[in-house]
Amino acid sequence: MSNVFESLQERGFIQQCTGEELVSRVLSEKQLTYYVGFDPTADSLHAGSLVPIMAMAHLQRAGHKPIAIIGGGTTMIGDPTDKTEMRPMISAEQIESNGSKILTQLQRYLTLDNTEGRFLNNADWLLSLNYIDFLRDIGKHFRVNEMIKAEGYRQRLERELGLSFLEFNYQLLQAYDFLYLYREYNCHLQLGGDDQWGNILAGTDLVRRIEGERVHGLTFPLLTTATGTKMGKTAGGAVWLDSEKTSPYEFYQYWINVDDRDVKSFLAYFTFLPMDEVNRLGNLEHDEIREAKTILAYEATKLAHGSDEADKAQEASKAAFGGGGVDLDAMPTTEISSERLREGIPILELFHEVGLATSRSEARRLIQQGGGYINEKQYKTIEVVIDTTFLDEGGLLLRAGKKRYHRIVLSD
RNA sequence: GGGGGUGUGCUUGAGCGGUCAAAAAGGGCAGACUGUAAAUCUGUUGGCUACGCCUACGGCGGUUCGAAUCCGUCCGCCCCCA
Repeated sequence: MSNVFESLQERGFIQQCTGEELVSRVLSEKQLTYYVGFDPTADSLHAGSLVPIMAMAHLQRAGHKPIAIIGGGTTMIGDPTDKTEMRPMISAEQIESNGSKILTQLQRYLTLDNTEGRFLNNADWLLSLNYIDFLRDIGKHFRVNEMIKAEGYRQRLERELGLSFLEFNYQLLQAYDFLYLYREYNCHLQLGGDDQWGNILAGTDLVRRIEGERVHGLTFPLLTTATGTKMGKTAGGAVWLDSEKTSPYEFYQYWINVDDRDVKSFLAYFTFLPMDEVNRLGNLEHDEIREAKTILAYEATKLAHGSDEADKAQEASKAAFGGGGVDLDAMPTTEISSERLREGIPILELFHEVGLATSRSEARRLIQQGGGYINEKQYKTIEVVIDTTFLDEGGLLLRAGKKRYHRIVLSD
């Protein structure tokens, strides 16, 4: 078994850890079972979730066994470390259905077949807990003075923001998860975002107190991009792994558009390229760095959507930005009846209808400000009416701004 | 349980009863410059059958010629005391 720990460290995955040497040694000596929790409040994972996912994948490739759990039980409480507001509560059915979609996505990166790896919902063991038993068996191991030192709670207390008793219990439940997984699946390691550090420690402490066994925890840095935004967010919202919510083309575009300064670390996090290759690519400068971005985008898309989709996304991108033609199947397309086109469609209506503008007013602004193109020709007046004379090779290519394309084909 | 505060457009956050579709900043979009990057500069940023009309300032009602601005009530959030 190669030394995964060093490899993870080299790639930047490790923020905090319960004893580097110990964890490193344990990971290189024997097969470990480890777990990461995922948030089931959305029906898809997003690019931000890729940090834990990639870390899990590295570990599994090194021979360790992953358990991915969705917090169906804990979600019903709300995590206080998410300081802004309580998480929305959602129904068990919703969690169940979100969970199955999340599982499908995880399976692109991990083997979760109940042998090599598992996928669990903590509602399965949390919901049946008995309050009195829980207080007696688990609650007695927690010191309130210890708990309130945790950053998440401390902030809430210091700023007198108020912290409900419910939220305050979150840590106990998460610690209990670890205990449960240790008992049932011999799980020895929990991974999570750095905001989870306190909760992870609560778990390792609990296992040590009750079972007398030393288990481990490890956190990832919370990534922000060079411009300070949260990793994996764009103007339009999150970059989802679900191809219905974020198409492979858009996914590819997200990665190829990352800030120069993020390229190197993103290659390390989100691809499996060997580190010397990552370093070589990451050190390219000026327009050469586009090569690195192309590889980043391709590799990340391949992992999320498979090589066929990655190929398509890449071709579409090259076509669109490489100079030549732009058309491709990857482009969103709308059918318009030839009859309608013959009668003519006002340009505002067309841009609005295909979704390049969310309202006619927006379409108007877009056009007037020079952001509207048909077949790569700019039209700045809103009186333009599109008819068959605009047809180019039997279709129309609309463009809003530099990067948003939409194709119109005729139907009869 | 008592007392106080607050609720504004994507977000934060101003807002004298009229001149408020609502300051300002951020964000977004578009243009220029570029490398499908960043930074910078410019324009724009509720909708529409568009020099006018409609919908908006937590909900409902009221006062007024006229309310985001005043009153009542309800709901939400927050703080202080218990």
